[in-house]
Amino acid sequence: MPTKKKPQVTASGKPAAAAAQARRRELLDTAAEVFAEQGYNATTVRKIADHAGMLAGSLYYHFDSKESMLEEILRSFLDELWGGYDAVLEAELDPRETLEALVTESFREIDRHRAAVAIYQKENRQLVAQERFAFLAESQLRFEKAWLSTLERGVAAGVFRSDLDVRLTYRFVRDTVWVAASWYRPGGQHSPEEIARQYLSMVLDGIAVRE
Amino acid sequence: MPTKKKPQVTASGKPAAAAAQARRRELLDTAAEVFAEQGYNATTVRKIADHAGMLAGSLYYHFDSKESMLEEILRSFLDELWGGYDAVLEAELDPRETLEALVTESFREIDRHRAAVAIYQKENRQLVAQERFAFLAESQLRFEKAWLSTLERGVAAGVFRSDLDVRLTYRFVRDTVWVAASWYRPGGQHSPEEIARQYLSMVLDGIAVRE
DNA sequence: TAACCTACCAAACACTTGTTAGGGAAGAAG
DNA sequence: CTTCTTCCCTAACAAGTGTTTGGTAGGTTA
Repeated sequence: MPTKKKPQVTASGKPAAAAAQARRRELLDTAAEVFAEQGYNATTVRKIADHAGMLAGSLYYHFDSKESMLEEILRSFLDELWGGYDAVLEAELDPRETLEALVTESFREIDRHRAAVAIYQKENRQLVAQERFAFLAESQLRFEKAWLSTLERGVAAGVFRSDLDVRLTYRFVRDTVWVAASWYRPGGQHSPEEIARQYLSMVLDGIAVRE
Repeated sequence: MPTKKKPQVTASGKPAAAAAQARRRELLDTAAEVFAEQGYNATTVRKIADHAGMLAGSLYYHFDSKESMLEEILRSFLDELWGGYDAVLEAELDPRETLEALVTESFREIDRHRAAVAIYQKENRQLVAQERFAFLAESQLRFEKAWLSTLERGVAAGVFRSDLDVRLTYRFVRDTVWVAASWYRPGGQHSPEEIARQYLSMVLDGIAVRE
């Protein structure tokens, strides 16, 4: 077994380690862009290296493998996502406010981690089967629990319709939110909050004119 | 240039050619399943051959290349899809009925071509860039036109809300419908028509209870 | 100055990929 | 029976894959 290649902290202080960490993040960001655009399997380490202005082998100074890059990209995305979600859930808002907050938070995450979300959407299916990416299944379960319970609370409280299949509704809502990562571009004409507002208006009140 | 490998019609009649065509369709169906499950790039011709009970090289008796298999899968799907769509559009229903018919037809197509739809969803982005798959871009354009004009007609007629961004609404509706291919399984507890009904109910009237 | 560390390059490795060429078994056609 | 056609197998090819090894310019430390 080779020893860890992680840069050590120099005896004189932390700046060296911080710079190394920043470089890692920089490389992961470019890797995420290429993964999102071309797909994980279709992306070669040589392409990543090209985009980063270096040679393929040099990436292995910073990372153990192509797969570990993917893992780190998804892990750091999910970490931040759950930071936002947990804050919403712990606020114990009423069902409708919770739904609105979750949707808004989701679009904010898409804004911040567009590439990671796109990768997650595309590769999730095949990755969860691998032991290494078991954390994806975990996250998926917590995710489902959070959304389903919110919808069910709403139905019980009489603020959401009771004649709709909750599970079906959950799937539609979930998909519509996350699939936005495939067309959303930061800096476009709609802010994440504006997209969330319009989306919520459609899902909550429908697109038909009331008579 | 190699000559076409397509089985010729024997002198005695058409049954031989029909059988060959049936075999092609059979192989394309298994290929589509594997493509949908593992992704096109991650699928090797050896895996396809495995699922078909033959060796990799043998596939090349029936098809020119891996890519031509993908093309034929997508082409035959889109052909049937547009058969259904055109019938709806030519019926010249009012906006709301058109929307309902398009959605229902879409879920029926997902029921019939689940694998092809999943492949389309995943690979469309990367494929349209290739000249060979230019027909995907064409289809995409017609698709957008059909949906957008329906929504706009509805807004003009006063049956759809005018305060929503039509383009944004189109994207939400489009994505939610097609992404269903990733979780839909034929023979489940919901028929395509039932899924369409619930989906339309949500999109048209919203999930919030009216006061 | 000497020793060391960081971040990269150059070149190769074993392996997998899509694809091809030649052959052969089994049935149909004559 | 002979000949042809259909459909698959065996075996290999060249290109591309992720990864490893050894080296080295340039800055930092002592």
